[in-house]
Amino acid sequence: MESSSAASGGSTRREATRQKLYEAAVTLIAEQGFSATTVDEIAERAGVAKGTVYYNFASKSVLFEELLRHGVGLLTASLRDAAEQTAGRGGSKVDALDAMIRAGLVFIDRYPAFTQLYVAELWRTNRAWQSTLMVVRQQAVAVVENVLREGVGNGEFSEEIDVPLTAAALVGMVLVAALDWKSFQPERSLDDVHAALSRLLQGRVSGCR
Amino acid sequence: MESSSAASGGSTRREATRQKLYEAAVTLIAEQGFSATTVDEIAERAGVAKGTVYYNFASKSVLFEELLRHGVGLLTASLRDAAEQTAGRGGSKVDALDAMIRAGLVFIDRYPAFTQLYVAELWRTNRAWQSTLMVVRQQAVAVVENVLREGVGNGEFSEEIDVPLTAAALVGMVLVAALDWKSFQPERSLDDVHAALSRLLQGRVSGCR
DNA sequence: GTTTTTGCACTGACCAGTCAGTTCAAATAT
DNA sequence: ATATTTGAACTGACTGGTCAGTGCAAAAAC
Repeated sequence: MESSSAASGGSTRREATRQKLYEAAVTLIAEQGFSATTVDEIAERAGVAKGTVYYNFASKSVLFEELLRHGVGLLTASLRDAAEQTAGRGGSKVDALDAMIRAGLVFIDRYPAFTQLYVAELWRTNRAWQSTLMVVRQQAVAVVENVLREGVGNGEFSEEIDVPLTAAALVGMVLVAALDWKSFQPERSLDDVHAALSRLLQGRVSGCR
Repeated sequence: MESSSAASGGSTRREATRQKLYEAAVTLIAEQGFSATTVDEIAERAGVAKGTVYYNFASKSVLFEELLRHGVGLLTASLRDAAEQTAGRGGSKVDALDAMIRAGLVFIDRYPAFTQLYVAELWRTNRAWQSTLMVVRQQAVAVVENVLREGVGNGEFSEEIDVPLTAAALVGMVLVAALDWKSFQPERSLDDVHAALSRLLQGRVSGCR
């Protein structure tokens, strides 16, 4: 029941409509915020009737919550992938972090609107989907935390580092740098941005060479 | 006639009311977002009548814009201060960056709601106050960029670093780490958080000791 | 023939912004 | 001293518009 549908995800008609609605909603909400975006707008942008929105989702905020889950699912999968691939190739943990930075950048490059929206909603309190966001945030940050912990375990990283805080800081570094990239110098290449962040991660900015 | 009022700037009745409105608006908007916050709520929280809001500000969004300018003014002043003080004491540029990280943390510690709101609105497009935000963002980031550029100039930092991007990444690191601190482990001390970020900045996490 | 979509009219809550009227402290007059 | 006036600051009921969500019959799609 429910999902089934093969890997790439969009075979039933219903699924296709939902996808269109996600895409319409994500851009509009990223631009204007949740409350300022109307259901009529979302329907129009998706090219469907308003009734269809309510046939597919119980309410505006349910649509939004499912959108969040959907997007963060993609992100965590791609981070985990990056971490595991370097592990498989016997790379160090710094390599794993570096690969995750790249994966993060690739994700943001492909889904800038989602990222925007995620950042904007993450630290809000008193909102209906607050708990959804909590769970979803923890999933993503946990992937980074795990790599850090493993690095501390095998002696690659100092034992003094504060794992949760450092993970948050790393995520923030990538997030903000990438959003700035997309907003203010979109012509730059991903490699370029990746190189700059890589340097910062490896302390080649200050301290040591 | 009218203002006169002593130097420090908060003695007229009007000024006091505006201040109350800022404080009410900043928390509500941080929690709920701009559009989800009603003028009635702001007035109620500030303990004034709705009409008073419109007596003091032309509209809801003008109130918000002035709030933004006000807050970012405080932040840049405190960052600049931090940078200049270490310069005065002949400290290195890493010291200056470190001092700015601390200043950032102190600011966020004191005005968490403002920070929340700032992050949430910064990358939105198509909003009335978009241009205000641009200006205001540039002011803050420029302070960091200057220190980086000076560091490159005097050979302390590698010439290969990308100044605007690194500045953005540093700001992001502090911003996200601090918001996480306030949201998820508020009991930790500022020194603690500062130490963790300092370590990351100086590359003592990976790479070299 | 069942599922999904459409189109559209409707409701009721909510909300930004307005405005006629009130308050009160300081200025001026007596 | 006491009465009167002035005007900036404030009030809160009201208005006009917007929008989430509903209901449903007819049309497509499968």
